Amino acid sequence: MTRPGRPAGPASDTEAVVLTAALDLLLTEGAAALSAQRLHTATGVSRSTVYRHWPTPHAVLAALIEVAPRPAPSHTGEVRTDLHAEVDALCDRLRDKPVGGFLHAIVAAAAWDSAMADLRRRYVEDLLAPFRTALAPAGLTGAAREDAVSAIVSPLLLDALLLDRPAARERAHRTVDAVLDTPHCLFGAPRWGVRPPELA
Amino acid sequence: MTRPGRPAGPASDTEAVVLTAALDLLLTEGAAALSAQRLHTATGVSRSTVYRHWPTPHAVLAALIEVAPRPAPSHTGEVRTDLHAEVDALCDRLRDKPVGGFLHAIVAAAAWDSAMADLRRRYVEDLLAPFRTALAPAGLTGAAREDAVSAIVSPLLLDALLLDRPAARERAHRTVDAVLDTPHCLFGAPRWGVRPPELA
DNA sequence: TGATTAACGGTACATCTTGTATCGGATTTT
DNA sequence: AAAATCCGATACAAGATGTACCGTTAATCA
Repeated sequence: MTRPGRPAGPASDTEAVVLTAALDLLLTEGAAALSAQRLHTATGVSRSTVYRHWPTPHAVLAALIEVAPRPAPSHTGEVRTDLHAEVDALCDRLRDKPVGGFLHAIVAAAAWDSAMADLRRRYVEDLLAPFRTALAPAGLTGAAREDAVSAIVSPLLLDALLLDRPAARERAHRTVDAVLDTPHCLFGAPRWGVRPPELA
Repeated sequence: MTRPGRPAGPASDTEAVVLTAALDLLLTEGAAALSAQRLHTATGVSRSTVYRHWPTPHAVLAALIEVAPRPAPSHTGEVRTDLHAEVDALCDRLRDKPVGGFLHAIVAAAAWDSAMADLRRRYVEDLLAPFRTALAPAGLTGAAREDAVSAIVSPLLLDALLLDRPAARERAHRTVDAVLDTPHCLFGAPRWGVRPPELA
């Protein structure tokens, strides 16, 4: 059921024009550059139009994340191979792809804005999900699996987000192996004073 | 060697007045509220005066962090005890103290501001330092010690900063024990396909 | 074909913020 | 008493924000 008017077509690509400019602004000048005024001067699209589409800079950021392509994990089913591949993929994305810029912007925007906080939660979940699914065949469930994901991923995020250095690939690969070879070291082990079981 | 004029004394407490209001604003409304205008309306201190002290909102944030008390780690020398105490202290600080607000604000401000990036680096280093010193008697050095610190701390920061949930104490305590009891599981182990040495 | 409807551009306006400059008063040290 | 310093107040230019209104254009439907 279509209604009359001027729907989005090849002649009305203003949304795409503005969003591509917005992505460029976000990655070069930060989320503070996503104002209607800034987008207007950057694209030539009328300020009124920008306001109609996205009343606030946060709405622009949300639209950017909405539109952003999500890489489809191509898992082989072999746990170790898939996890190492995911580590490499995440390190790459954290370095040069928009992911790093998105993360900074979302963290900043979500700190005191509940709607953006929801967006952040979903975005981070999308980052963690491939690791969860890759870990599924390993027999880890529930909290143990969450801990494994966190152990692998969180040091990478700490590097990228707080220490501003390239994510430490090698360490993450070692963590993957530790999780798979000796899960008792980190997960489900008794508190302390008890030695882990001998390896076969 | 003092010079004439009106030095900072008990009669000129405007700096303290503004900074305490700024801390309140930061924790309730975020770093965006640290503008001269906002501090003026919040405290009654003249806008000119605010500008004279801190020309930019980032300068206010830097002053807040500068003034913030740094908890002195009271280490016993017993590695396990000290690390568990540090984990508890960090979890507490991440939850209700200004640390969480500071972290969010610094991450946001540092994303596209090199001066704030330096400040962030120092702030994060201050967060990690107690763990490094606590680990010193354990014989871990260099990269292995850095990895250990990261393994313990980064999941907590991920919880607080990206997942917006209370830091997982229990998991961090287990990680501490794993680092101390079976360091070969995570650090210094060969890549993969090689089983860690049997435990005595 | 002709009316309807949606999207866009342009303008205008009131309000707020930013950054800077300047002046005078108050207080303390020299 | 004089000099130095801090503070408050005001003014000003420039820009941003948010909203409202109107005219134009183009696609759709009767």
